[in-house]
Amino acid sequence: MMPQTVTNEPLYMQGLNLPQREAVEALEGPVLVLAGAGTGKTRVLTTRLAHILSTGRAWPSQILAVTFTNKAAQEMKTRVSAALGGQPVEGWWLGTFHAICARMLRANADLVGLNSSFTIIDEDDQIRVLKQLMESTGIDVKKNPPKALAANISRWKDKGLTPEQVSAGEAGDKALLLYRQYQDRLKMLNTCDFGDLLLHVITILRDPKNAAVLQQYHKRFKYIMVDEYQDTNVAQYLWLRLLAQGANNICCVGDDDQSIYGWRGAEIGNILRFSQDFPGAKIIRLEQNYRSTGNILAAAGGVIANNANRLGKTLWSDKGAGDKVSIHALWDGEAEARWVAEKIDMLHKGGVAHDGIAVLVRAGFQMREFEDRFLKLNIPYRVVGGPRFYERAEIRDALAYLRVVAQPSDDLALERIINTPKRGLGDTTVERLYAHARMAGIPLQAAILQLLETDELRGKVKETLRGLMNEFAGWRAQIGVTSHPQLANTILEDSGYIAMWQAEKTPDAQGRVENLRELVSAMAEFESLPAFLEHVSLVMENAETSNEPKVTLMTLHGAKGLEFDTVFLPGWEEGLFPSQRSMDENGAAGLEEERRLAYVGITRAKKRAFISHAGNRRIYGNWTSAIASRFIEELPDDHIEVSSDIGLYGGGRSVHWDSSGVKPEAYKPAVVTPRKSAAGIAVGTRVFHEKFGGGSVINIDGNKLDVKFDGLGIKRVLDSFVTVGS
DNA sequence: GGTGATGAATTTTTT
DNA sequence: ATTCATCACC
Repeated sequence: MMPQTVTNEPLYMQGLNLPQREAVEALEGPVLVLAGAGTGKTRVLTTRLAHILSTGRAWPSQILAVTFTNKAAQEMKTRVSAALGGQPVEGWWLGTFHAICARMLRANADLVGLNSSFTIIDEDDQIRVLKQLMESTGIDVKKNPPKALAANISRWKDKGLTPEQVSAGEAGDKALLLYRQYQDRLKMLNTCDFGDLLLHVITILRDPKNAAVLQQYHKRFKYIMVDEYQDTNVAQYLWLRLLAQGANNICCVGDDDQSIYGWRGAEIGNILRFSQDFPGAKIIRLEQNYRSTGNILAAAGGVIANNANRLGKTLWSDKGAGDKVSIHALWDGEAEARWVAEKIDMLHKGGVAHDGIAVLVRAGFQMREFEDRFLKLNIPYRVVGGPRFYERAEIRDALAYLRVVAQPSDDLALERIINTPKRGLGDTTVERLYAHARMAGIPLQAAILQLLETDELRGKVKETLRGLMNEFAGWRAQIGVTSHPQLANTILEDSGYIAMWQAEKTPDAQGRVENLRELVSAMAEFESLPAFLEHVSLVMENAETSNEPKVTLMTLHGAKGLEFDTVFLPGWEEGLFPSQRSMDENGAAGLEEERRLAYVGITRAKKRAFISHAGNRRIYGNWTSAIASRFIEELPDDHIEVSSDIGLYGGGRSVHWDSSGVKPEAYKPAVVTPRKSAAGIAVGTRVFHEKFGGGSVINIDGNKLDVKFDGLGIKRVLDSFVTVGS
């Protein structure tokens, strides 16, 4: 091939295919880029941004570019900066929905009754606040878990609904009342949860009284770009619509077939409705896949074609047909793990690197069997997911100490550490302090100071509290004097917090102390304590510490956006995948989301995909049998290869036997025990519960049943734990 | 206020 | 099976 010199074309445009180029150059008016898996979505997005800038159409500060994850935002920053020759991206409006909203809210906090120094609380604190409110309203926290209410409130916020806008019919009176109280309480604490970041900004922007604020953003943003549009929720959609009323140059990139966060409030309808929402929208499809071979794409395409709710596109690749997708049936979960591990070993011996391999599961509990097996065979692996650095208890505690010092009105932080390490300040004392604080309408720390002046507290408690408050004051006095990492170190040492873990004999205590050291050293990168605290509330990322190539073990959800040469997809069984619960709770829509998850899973593979299913599996301690997932039947015959170790039928598929396979008659066919859904149970139904025996249903609350068990009285159980009949 | 026992629940989780 | 929370008891 002759080297081609392209004239008059910037470097960043080279190598783009036609639709990609079209997406980069379509700058005026609304644009929806339907970017299938592996079609160069990020490349288009970053190139488009670079194009706008380098053609002088806008300044960096006039472009709003939103992503969902910090990782995506970071990647975009790096790539745009590189495309522009290393230009710094500081101060750009490029970030996650939440980070950008936080920035907008800081500038306008007073319009929703907050101070611009508001703090951002995580789910942990959120639940603590709710629990307190529920208890003080006299609600039984055992029957109504605060976590469920927190989820409800989050869903409302996802929909852009303030307490005033939630229709009374939809919510129980109590839930709505608590929502209102919760919002009031947060304002009193000068704090926001994640949902509020968006909700408050929407509230501000859609109030005609604040027309000037909205106008100012309209004037500012000439171009708006959105990544992963299929995952936006209603609040994010409303926010975008408000902002896009200005220049109307909005470009959303996404893939309706990869919308897998519906249960978290994502509205696939947003992307399906795009051309109605933004009249005159141009729709560009990216269908050339640069990742996978033909058989893999065809298999994924065959599955996703069963979804009714989609815009539709057909991926193709010029990488050749490649290997067929392998389907393998196994006797049980353990055999499946063994099979996967052996296969990995074989591939590895054949020259496949461990870090090119991933095992993608539907649910976390599936991971253990694989871990056990990998450990036994010495296959290096890493688990992605699990508790993140800033979610670990010791890190949260340490942060609470910092918050107590930096933000004296942060009651939640104080409550978290007031008795950690143990200093004899128990629930009773905290209750008393709270009672006083509430009565006086002041923060906890202020309340304590007042109480110390009175005789209301017992001698010992009083002295402990006085000592603690003096310590706080001492640390506070050092702000600005000592460097903040140094101060953090002092706090953790002097409070006895580090000592508490050092005294602990459990095996993970040492690791916790190390985490604390790591936290302190991470602080050095930030210019001040508040800057650091803002960072941790919004950017809860994990420190990646890998060098050796490892097999990746994670959930299908975690795998979105990633790719691997070889992908194992175990556990394709009815009930597990598609998940029974998904289907019970969301019916056909739930099933379609599961199917998209299957699509995401298959399309992660560049060269090889191995799908497997087990006939029997131990779930929560007892054995359950299942048939092959319907998704397996949906795979197109021409692109798959079926094999089996056992006498199970792959959902009606013909099975040929491995040479290692044992004779069919040695095995009994899998027994299918269907699980009952809430739909099949009505008040009065006779049901049977493994533990409680027979009884009749007297009340239904969602998927929870109140059952009067014979001779045992009334108990509340989940519908999935009973079978109809006695 | 700290300890061990008992019982119930158990998907996915970008911020 | 395992975890997590609550409860009864020290």
